[in-house]
Amino acid sequence: MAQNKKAAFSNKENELASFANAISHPARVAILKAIAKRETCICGEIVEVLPLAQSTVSQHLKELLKAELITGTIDGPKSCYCINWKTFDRFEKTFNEFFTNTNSNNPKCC
Amino acid sequence: MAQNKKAAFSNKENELASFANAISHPARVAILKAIAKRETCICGEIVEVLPLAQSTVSQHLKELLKAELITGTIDGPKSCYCINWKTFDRFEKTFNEFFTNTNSNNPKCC
DNA sequence: ATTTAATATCGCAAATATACGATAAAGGGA
DNA sequence: TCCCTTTATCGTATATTTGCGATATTAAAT
Repeated sequence: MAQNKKAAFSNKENELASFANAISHPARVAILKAIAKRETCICGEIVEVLPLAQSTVSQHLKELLKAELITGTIDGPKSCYCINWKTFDRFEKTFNEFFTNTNSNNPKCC
Repeated sequence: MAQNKKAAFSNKENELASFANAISHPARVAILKAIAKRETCICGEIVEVLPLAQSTVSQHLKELLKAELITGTIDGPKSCYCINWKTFDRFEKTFNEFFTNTNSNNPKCC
């Protein structure tokens, strides 16, 4: 874009948009599901489950890290990714709030 | 991207990602809030509320139309946008399902 | 010490997204 | 009929995203 206008919006709006952005790609949804499903805190088996190259998956993991939706720790030559439940719960709250607020003053105009 | 890999993911994953994508920009969150807040089914007053040019707002409205999160009807020289509650409710369900599924088998590994 | 396996990062190409001004289109009012 | 208002679309510039292969890095294993 010519300029980035995000600063012109409220914190709430930016936070929701930024969370939404983190899961706005099916690969990242799939990664979160894959991690959440495991008993243990696994690493790059994720690559095997996804229809993407290793480097691409790594990039998506980086995005999720940036959004703090997952944590990553180095475990020998491997890496271990886990859901960051603290952020994840806040994420859920932010969404619920959005849905509740939008619905509450719902004029059902059309 | 070189290629679009979305076809390689499940419908569920794509639907969630696509919904998330619709609200992955603060302007679109703000637009949805603005429309939901009104008593009547208003149109381009949205432009006045947003810190963006009219043409840019129009583009964001188009995105929300594409996602079927709003409906648009021509009302004389004006346009009238409303929340598409049918899609919006499905949207909410999709998100809740995602949060529930992810949490249910939550090993809290880290 | 050398090899191997697992990952992250770099460099690149192509596609999308964001933003704006200018212009077009369409209806209402003078 | 001729303007004015409202809104969509076009053209364009720039930024970001997505994807991959190649390469670097790091630690375990031999």
